[in-house]
Amino acid sequence: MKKQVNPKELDVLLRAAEVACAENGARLTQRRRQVLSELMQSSSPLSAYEVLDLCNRSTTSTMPPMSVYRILDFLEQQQLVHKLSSSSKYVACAHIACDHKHFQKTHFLLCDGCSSVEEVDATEEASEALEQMAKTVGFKLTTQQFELSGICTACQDSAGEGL
Amino acid sequence: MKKQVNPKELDVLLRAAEVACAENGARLTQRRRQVLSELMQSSSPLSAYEVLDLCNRSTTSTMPPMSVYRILDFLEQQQLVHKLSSSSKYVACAHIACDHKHFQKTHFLLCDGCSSVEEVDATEEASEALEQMAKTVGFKLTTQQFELSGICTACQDSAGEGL
DNA sequence: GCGTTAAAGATACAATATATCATATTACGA
DNA sequence: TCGTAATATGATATATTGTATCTTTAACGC
Repeated sequence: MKKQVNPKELDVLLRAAEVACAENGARLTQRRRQVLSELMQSSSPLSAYEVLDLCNRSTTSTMPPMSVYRILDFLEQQQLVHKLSSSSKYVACAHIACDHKHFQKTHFLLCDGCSSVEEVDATEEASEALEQMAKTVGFKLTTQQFELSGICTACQDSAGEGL
Repeated sequence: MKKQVNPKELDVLLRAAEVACAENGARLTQRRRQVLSELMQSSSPLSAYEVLDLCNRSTTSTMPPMSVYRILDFLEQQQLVHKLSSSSKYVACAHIACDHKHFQKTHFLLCDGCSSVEEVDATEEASEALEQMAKTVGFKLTTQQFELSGICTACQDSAGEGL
């Protein structure tokens, strides 16, 4: 579903993304901008083919699947987009317009109800506890990204409404 | 790769699986047994099609992909097999022959080096910390399974060898 | 044995992802 | 500004993963 993002805000986000790319010596081309824009306007993660359809619907030209995958990879490298490996879907980074850096581990909370996603930094406690747990079997953690399912506030509330 | 599982031990595991099925009013048929057996003998998670190939190589008859998926679903329901959603691969449960129950949340530690997997119960601290973290954005966690990457002891050691 | 149910086979196809070669666009120095 | 190298995209084919559906076979309860 489409998220309510006003055009002005969207523009701010896209400009910020452009700057971020420039800082890495990369370019946010029209196609990349288009892909990113679709993800920014979605209230839930999208599969590569969903992105493809949206792009092909919004312009006359048609893009092949390969291009979408390439562009998604690029956007992921630029940390403008994250790939959720549990569902093979993509979300726009929640921190494009702020000065947030991906220093800490990132957790994605996926709502079972409405498919929305919250991107949160790992707390010190969580990082610590997970590392300790891994240590008990000799593992040294490398994951930078965790995906957890749950029920978001809105869905918890609306579940109660029926009563 | 094949894990070193001696035939006797494998048999014990399969018998235990059979009993577990029976307790749920289900049957561990030949096919199901075959699929489970391949997973038990693998040192790393296998994709459905990898399981399929192994099964079709080890007998004269050939099984269609559909059957493997059905059987993997069945084995998952019986908690004899776990599906790793981050890689769409399957592993035999580490607790088939012991009286372990899946009460706590389960963490799978995936080694980046050798692809081996460790299945461990969540510590109280980790569960607590993750739930707290989710709570800060209003999420109520439902995930029962977590997948973390890292480097296992063996691979940490062998990385040092080259020096 | 006979009908009911559960399991497996067969076939087709949908969804996800990559390999590779060709073309277009951009950046940039001569 | 022109040529060239690097980057980005297009086009095509194909690999991989997963499902839908219908048929056949096997097991079980009576």
